[in-house]
Amino acid sequence: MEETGFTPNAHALHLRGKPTATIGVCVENFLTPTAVHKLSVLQDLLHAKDYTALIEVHRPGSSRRVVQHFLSLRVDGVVFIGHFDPQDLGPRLAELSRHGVPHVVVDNPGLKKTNLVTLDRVRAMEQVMEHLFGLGHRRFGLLGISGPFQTVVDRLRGVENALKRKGLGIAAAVSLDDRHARHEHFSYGSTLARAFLELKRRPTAYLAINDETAVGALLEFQSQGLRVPQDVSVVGFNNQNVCLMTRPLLSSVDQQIEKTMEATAALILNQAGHALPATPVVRMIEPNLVLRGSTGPVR
Amino acid sequence: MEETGFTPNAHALHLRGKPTATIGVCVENFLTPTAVHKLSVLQDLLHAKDYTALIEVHRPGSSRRVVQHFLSLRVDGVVFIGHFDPQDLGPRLAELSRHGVPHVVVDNPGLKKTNLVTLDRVRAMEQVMEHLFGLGHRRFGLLGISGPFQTVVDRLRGVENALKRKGLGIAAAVSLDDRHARHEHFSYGSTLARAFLELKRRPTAYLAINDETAVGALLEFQSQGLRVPQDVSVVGFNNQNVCLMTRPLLSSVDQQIEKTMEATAALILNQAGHALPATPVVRMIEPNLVLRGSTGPVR
DNA sequence: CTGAAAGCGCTTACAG
DNA sequence: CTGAAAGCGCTTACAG
Repeated sequence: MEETGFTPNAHALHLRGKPTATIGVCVENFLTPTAVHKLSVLQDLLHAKDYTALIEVHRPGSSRRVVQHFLSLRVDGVVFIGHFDPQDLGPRLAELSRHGVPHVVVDNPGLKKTNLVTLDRVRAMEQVMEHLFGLGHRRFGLLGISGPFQTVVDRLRGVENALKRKGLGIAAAVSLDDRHARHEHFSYGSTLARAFLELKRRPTAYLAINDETAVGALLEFQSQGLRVPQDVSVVGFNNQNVCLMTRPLLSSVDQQIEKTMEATAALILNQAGHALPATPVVRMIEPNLVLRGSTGPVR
Repeated sequence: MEETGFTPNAHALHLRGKPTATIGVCVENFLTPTAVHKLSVLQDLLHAKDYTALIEVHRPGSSRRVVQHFLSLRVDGVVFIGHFDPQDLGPRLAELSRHGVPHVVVDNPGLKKTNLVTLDRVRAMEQVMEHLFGLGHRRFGLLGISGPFQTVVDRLRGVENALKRKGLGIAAAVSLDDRHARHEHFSYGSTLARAFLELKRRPTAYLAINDETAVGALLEFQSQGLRVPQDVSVVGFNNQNVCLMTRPLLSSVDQQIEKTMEATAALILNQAGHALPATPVVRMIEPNLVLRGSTGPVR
């Protein structure tokens, strides 16, 4: 067999009745480092169970075709990773349900009646705010935390929850996002930092949409003569490598990608080959605030 | 059809004789930003021609299984992206040839008798050196450009070629790599920069293995009071987003990933469904040196 | 012009 | 215990 180089035809095997042992993975258009990390961890976990990941990058309007493709290949389950338009995703999930194909949505919170694994972003921001409250901060700058995504809505809610509990209004968290165009994260962070420097009553602590934006702001603050964390505190989000590129190192929220994808893999493989469950499973992942040197007591 | 939600079984179609319209893509273990970029562009190009990319991340020792999987799924071609051990890759390519499956190796130069698309790294370093010569530099520091990969060998050859042409010996390019352990790119760059600062006759221009290393070195130089580019020049490699994170912005070599993957897609789709060509195709991609502010005339 | 059969590559269950 | 047949889901070529 080895000698003759014979390789069985997987399509014939499947036609005969063997499951394809394939999980379709649809990942959002914009391949962010976090999305790539999730993808990579998931593929590892699926491989360990002798499953194949069929990866499709989602492009606007392509979701129907992607799901059709998954169905035509008779995948045993489908995982969606990242931001999707709910208007677009809903019908796709319904289609998968109709075909009895289990599916899990990762980090696209706010969906109903669907298996969901997602970072608890409300909790993440509450953690950050509580940490900053402990350092005496009472006035906050939000860097790029705005937009239509549910993930952003959740994060703003976390900020608001924390402020309320402390007896502060939402006005204590200032955003200048709407005044500036968002091109590339890093320079957007710099731009926003410059804008904040022009305010009379400037926030003492800054929370960024992601690490790149935080780094851009931090370096801009420093190049304008402010010291971090003595004069301003900065916190990123995602805990990427770029956090190690500044002095002081950037504190950031870790998404716990390994835990997220372990829950995802367990969920989809558990449901593969069985009837769809009546009540979908929702797993919230606890974030992990990684403190480095970029936050300190308010002066 | 639409109404009943019928979806043809792709396996049955293929068994019937229809090509799978699938290209297996094997990407190196370590998912670098450049590898991800290549992957993403390639998938786009294949999709545009109604092909599917079956992506497998290569793990040490898994290449046999990956290729078996591709063969069992009767892919129409295979693309390898990134660093692979030639001892490991050789037998795999032979196996694909035996099965008549076309294959292309991307950015793993030095292989014989195989379709190859690769950045001309010799040329890339010659370009950088010529630029630095023009600014008056005669003494160079190499940051992390060492190791067993053919890509690195090529880059060192480019440096050497340029030095020779200028009548200089290889001693004009100093490397301190062997004295320091390589953990994470960014801090490795910082460490090397500090080591160079202790030298009596310090190089005036630095060439890094990649952008992260260059950024680490540049920020370290600056925090030690040196001005960039007045006191030292720094050049990165890959032209990633991180180049925009320093002041001055980092000059870097662009790999021309779009061109590379266009050539790759054209090559593999051209050979799909035909007999393997007697003489393999080799396409060298011309690099593009992107000048920003991090290089300047020697003092 | 319509409809049943052959066959793609396999394995399992059955007949000899 | 060995070997031929049935059947998975399709399409194409052929018979009625």
